[in-house]
Amino acid sequence: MRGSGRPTMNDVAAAAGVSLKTVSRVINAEPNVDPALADRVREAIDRLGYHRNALAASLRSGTNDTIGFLAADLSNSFSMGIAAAVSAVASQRGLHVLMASSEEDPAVERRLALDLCQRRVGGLILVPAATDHGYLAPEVAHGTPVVFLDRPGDGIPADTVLLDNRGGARAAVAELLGGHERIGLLLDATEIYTMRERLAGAEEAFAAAGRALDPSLLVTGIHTPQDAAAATARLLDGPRPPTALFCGNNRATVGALEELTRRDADVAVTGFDDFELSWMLPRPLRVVAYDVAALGALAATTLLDRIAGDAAAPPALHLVPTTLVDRGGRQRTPTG
Amino acid sequence: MRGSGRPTMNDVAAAAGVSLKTVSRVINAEPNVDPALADRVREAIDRLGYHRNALAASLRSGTNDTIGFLAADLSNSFSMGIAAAVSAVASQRGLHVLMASSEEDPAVERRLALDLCQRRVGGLILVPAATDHGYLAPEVAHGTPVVFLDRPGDGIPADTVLLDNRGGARAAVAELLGGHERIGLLLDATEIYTMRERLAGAEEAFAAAGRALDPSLLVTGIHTPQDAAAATARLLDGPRPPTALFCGNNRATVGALEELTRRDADVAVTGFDDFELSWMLPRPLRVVAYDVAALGALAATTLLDRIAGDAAAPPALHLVPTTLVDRGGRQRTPTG
DNA sequence: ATGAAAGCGCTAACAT
DNA sequence: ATGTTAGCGCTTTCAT
Repeated sequence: MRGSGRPTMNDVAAAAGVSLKTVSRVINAEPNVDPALADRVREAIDRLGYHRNALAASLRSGTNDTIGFLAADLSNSFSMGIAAAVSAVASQRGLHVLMASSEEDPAVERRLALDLCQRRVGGLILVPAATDHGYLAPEVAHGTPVVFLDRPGDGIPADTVLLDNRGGARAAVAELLGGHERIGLLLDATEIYTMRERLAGAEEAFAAAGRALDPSLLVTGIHTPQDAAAATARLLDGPRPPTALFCGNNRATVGALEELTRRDADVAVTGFDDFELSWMLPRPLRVVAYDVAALGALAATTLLDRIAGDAAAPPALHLVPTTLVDRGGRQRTPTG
Repeated sequence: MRGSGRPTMNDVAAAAGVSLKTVSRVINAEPNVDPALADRVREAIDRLGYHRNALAASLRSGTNDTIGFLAADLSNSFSMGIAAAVSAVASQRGLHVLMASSEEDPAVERRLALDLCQRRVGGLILVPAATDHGYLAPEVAHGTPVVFLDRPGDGIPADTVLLDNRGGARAAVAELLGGHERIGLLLDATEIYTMRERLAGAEEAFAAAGRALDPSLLVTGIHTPQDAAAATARLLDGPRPPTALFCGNNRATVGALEELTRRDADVAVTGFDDFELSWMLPRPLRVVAYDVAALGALAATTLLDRIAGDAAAPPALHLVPTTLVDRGGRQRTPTG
């Protein structure tokens, strides 16, 4: 798109009969301007409908007041909660946010990330879709810090903000191990970092209890609630039907609950991720919950601190804690 | 934040031993460059870790490849679905999106909208928090088109994309009128545009059926599920307990369902807005559903068409249709 | 207190 | 096929 004939500072200066610099002083509220001149300038500004070109200003001054947020998939509620928090923190500090979504495609991530850098974002919050981020090395070297969010990145020094996936899963499974002999596990593909961590946490819980995870009760590659419902049915109809299920994400939890409710089966369920209206569900369940907004806000403040501070300081790893929360079973109000 | 010493085109030109313009030609893939020189340039680019400054380029060329999206409240799932759709459309056309949230505050909206215009967005999608948008008149006059989304704006010529609030409510209430004598209405504050429209639609349905809405069964100002639950309890305990409820938004629906389930009351429920997992709820309900992504995509394409097309053409009003969908009652899978 | 000149990094318009 | 010059709209620097 082409720019149109907007008035410039020069136009305002001509209209007010003052120099360019005087207009600049008025716009930027610099001291030492004759009030009479300032009024004339303001009148001209209003009359012409002038406002300054922030891009030109930042080109000349070298300042930069935008950050980039590149989600893996903006359309899920997790990314959205994060985006809202990032936007809130940025807005509070007078910064703007360029948002984009890689759609979980490493090539798209790369293109968009470099695009954002070309637009001179002061820093980048990235939910990795790619596994190698070496392509960002020149950017980081030239002073555009990156913060990895939710999943670790690789190939560049960068602060990282992660959920305590392992600890959350460990606590959840440990709790189930207290009352159950046979525990089924429903996870998405273990190629996914968070799933590997959650499985590792579950294994830690088994090990700590001196027990072994039954491989026949472990189902991976569950993408949709339908997958989870089918897997649940299969486990229940199998030779060693579980009396408890640990679900690796909210889609798995929803699908498992659906099948269990259909059968009216007495199986305890604990799922990673809370979800909207989980407290409204008819049957009780536990969820590994966490504060999505806090996660986004932490990523944003980490980035802004890095921008303001020492670029060379060693990267930090922040783990956001999880809590085990009772849901469903018709509670009065949402909590946690 | 200050810019750091990134290499410029000049640096690349010096390093490759060519002129500035040759570097520009290579970067922009213009024809008529000696392959040998081009290789030298590319080598220098890699060695220096150069990339072009897109802001400087667009300042000079007058092009502009970003649009602004100003939500009223980025943190709700409605805004988020819209944001994702806007981002997808923009990305597909090679544009970037600056996102911000007014937090339903007219003053914040004004500040952020003007901020975005100063950053020379090519256009603005706005979910109005303010009622008067005259402050944007100079921007629109100078060629920055605005699209109002979800709520109408005022004071400037601008395309508008709305839900068919009135038609959706009318259809929902007409359906309830077919089988019910006493219908309760649970709405948020009627200061809110969408609530006024939905109430008007309900009234139209009553009028079309030759019946009158019972004012004692109309509750407004319902903000939270708790408000809705309390209002439901009050109506059921009143002299004319309704046998059906029409809820003006998903918060009202959730609260009403909570109270009805607690009492195990046989009351039909239809609510405006679908919500996550509505299909999982134990008791049947109907919802006035719509395609959030379509709403966002329509706003984005409307804006882009306006940017590409005739700025002076009369503003268009787009109504996005709604559908009445059965939910709850333990269906197999999500539909609609 | 005010202004003139230079220049941020790039592209456009014109040479050669 | 390559280079030179000017200038986008602003801030900076240095005069006055």
